[in-house]
Amino acid sequence: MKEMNKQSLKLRIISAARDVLLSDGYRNLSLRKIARSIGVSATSIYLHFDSKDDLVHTLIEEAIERLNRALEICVVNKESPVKKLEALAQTYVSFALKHPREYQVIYLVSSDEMTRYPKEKFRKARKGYGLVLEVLKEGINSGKMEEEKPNIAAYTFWAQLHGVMSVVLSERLDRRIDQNEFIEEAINHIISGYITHDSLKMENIIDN
Amino acid sequence: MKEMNKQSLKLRIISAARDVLLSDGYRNLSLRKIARSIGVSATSIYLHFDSKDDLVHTLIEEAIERLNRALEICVVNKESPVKKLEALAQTYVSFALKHPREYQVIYLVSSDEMTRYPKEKFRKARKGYGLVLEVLKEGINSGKMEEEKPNIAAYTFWAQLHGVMSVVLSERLDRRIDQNEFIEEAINHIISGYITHDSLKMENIIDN
DNA sequence: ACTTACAACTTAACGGTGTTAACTGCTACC
DNA sequence: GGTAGCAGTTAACACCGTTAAGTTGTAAGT
Repeated sequence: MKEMNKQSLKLRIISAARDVLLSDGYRNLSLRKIARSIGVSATSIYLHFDSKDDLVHTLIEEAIERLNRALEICVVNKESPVKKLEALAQTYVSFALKHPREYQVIYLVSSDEMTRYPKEKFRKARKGYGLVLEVLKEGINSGKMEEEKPNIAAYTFWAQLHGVMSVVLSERLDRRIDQNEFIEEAINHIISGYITHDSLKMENIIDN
Repeated sequence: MKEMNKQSLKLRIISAARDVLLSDGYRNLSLRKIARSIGVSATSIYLHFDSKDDLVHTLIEEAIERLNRALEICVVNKESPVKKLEALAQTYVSFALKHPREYQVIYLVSSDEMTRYPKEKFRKARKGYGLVLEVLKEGINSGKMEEEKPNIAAYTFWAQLHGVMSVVLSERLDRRIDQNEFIEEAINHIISGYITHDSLKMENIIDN
């Protein structure tokens, strides 16, 4: 045997952990299962991570990075800040729908009482926030949006989107309400909370 | 001893479970700990609940009822639908801040992959939704709000509020951003997503 | 070449978890 | 008085995260 896996054990652990997470869900994510899946002992994980929480934090960091990457890409080639804001919302929603378990792990820290998400990883997490902030500033300059405190508004935009997807993914929506319709409606409301009424009308006239 | 506790064991279990939840958090909520705190064996819990999830669902139901009660009270004696909507948002936020663990347990089903929240309990959970819906309809009739689909809008309102509190409680907010300012700003954005631009201005003129 | 040192990894064990099965004691009815 | 059944128990299972101690292989030092 002796597969001589060149890939460092740390990377193999992270990869295996993500596999288990995606296939079995966070609740059934155990160190023993991760270790078994790559043929090492569970305690080997402690050679590279301080704790299970530490490993999960790495998973969270990874998920955030993937989400951020998608967000970064989506704004390029959009002509107006309003279109950019819409693209950000759409991309965020799509990511959550396409990778629900990966998305949900990002916000795990809250409902579980996990070890606080370390602040050095926090920094990376804020990149998506910076993206929203840029778009908002752009919108303010062009008169399409009006914000007294754009740096706070960028966070609220974020938070509102999360709430919508959280409700969808936890299947708390009334069965009589169509999921896609709900999401679309919610995005409209959120966006319209950031756009001046006039420019919203303008945008619609141009569109149709 | 034989304390002859008249209170049914089921109620004592629920009460003890809530105590443990509030003091130790969801993550450290174990059946053995609950049982120990009221001097019975852990397996006794299974005489009244199908599983730990079943017990937690009961806790969720309780928390939702308490939140709903607060929401019901807050809208009375508010003259305008806008004021009512603001009151709902404020009350929701206050509840989450005052009872963070109780609040977070409500949305536990999502991030943890818990047994699906049973639909008969779901019905009660929708009472708060009904409250928002009423206010929205009232606002539409009086011309202060405009919604094509109020029954969906009621959900989106809800979802956005949850997102905001979720971000606050998971301590994902930049330390440089003031928490209360963030919440206030977020509520303003959410509300303004439901109110006609004109009536928002009117409201402000009257206020100040 | 032989020892030493260290890194990478393992096994064994601790105290905890949810859950099931089998057992006990009590109380109410015939 | 016997018995059915309820309310609770103990014992056990298979799992969990985590720690301590042990093993193995390899590279360096002399």
